[in-house]
Amino acid sequence: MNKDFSTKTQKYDELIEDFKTLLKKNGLKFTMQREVILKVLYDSDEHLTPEALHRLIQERYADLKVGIATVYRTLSLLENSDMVTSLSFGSQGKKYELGAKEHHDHMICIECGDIQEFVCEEIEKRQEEITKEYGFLMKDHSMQIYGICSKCQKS
Amino acid sequence: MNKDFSTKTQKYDELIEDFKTLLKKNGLKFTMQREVILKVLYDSDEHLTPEALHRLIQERYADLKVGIATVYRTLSLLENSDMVTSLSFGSQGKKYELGAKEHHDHMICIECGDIQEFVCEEIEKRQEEITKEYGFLMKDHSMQIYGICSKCQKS
DNA sequence: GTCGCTGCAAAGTCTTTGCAGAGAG
DNA sequence: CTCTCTGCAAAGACTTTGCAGCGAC
Repeated sequence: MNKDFSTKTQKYDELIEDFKTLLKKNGLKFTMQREVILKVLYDSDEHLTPEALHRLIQERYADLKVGIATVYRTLSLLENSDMVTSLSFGSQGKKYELGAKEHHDHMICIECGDIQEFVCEEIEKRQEEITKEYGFLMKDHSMQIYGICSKCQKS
Repeated sequence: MNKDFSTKTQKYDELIEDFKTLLKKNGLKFTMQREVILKVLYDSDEHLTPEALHRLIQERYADLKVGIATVYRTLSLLENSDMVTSLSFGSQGKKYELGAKEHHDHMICIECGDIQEFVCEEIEKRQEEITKEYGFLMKDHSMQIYGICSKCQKS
C-alpha cells in the first residue's frame, strides 16, 4: 500500500467510476481483468512496462488468469482514453503510468532505470507560450531528463 | 541539398573529421557504408527512422549496397558516441537525428507526424536548476510537445 | 596480411491479431 | 441471449546476431 494513503484511497473510487463511465459510453464491458489491471497500476508508484505489470498481476492475483495480450489491450484502451500515459525510453520499450495525477516531468537514471518525477510551473508556462508562437495546438507534452541519480552517483 | 547551405557545407567536413577521429580512437574503420550513412543523415533535415534512412541511401547511392543491419549498427555506434540522438515516440519506433546541432526541443504533430524544432533558453536553465535540487547528474534531456501543427489545423 | 566490417538470413524482442470458448449486461 | 472479452498461440513489426567472405589499414 501507499504512503500517500488518504488521498489515494479516495481517488481510486473516482478512478474506477471514470473507467466504468468510459466503458459504458463505448459499449464496452467492465471485467475482472480490466479492474485488476487498473488497480495494480494504481497501487504502483512506478512506471511499469506491460511485462512488469503482468508479472505484478500474476503475483497479487494468482487465482485470476490474465494474459499478457489482455494487458496490452487494456493499456492501449486506457492510453487512448487518456487514463494512462506512456513513456518510451531507449529501446527498452514503453512504460506506463496513471495519467490522473497532476502533470509532471521525468528524470530518468540511465544507470538503474529509476524514474523520478518533478513539477515545474515555469516550464509548463513557457511551453504554452511557445506553442502559441508557432500556431501549434498542444494536446500533450512530456519532458525527460536523462542522467545519473544521486543514489547511483554514490556507488 | 540544403537551404542552409553555407553553414552546413562547412560543418560537414568537421563532422566527418570528428567521425574519423572517433573511429581511429577505437580501432574502428572508416568505410564507405559508414560515410554514406553519416552523409545522408546530414543532408536530411528530417528525423529519420532506420528504415527511412536505409531507403534514402538506396535511392541516392544505388550503386553501393548497404544492408539494413549496417544502418542499425552504425546508428548504434553514432548514438553511443553522442554523434546522433534518438527520439522514440509512440509505438512507431525510434527516429534519429544528428546531435551536432544546438540543443533543441520538439513539437510533434500527431496528425501528420511532422516534427518541428524549437529552442528555449529559459527551459534549459530551469532544467539545470531542477537537477541540481535533486542531486541528479544530467547527461541529456529531451522535451516533446504533442499536438496538431498549424498546417493540419487548417485541413 | 590482419582484423574489423558487411550483407544476408536466421534468431530475438516486443506487440498485435485471429479464434473459439467464457462471461458481462 | 447477445455481443464483447479473454487466453492462447500464431503472426507481425522491428532489431540484433552469427557467419563467411570482403575490404580498410
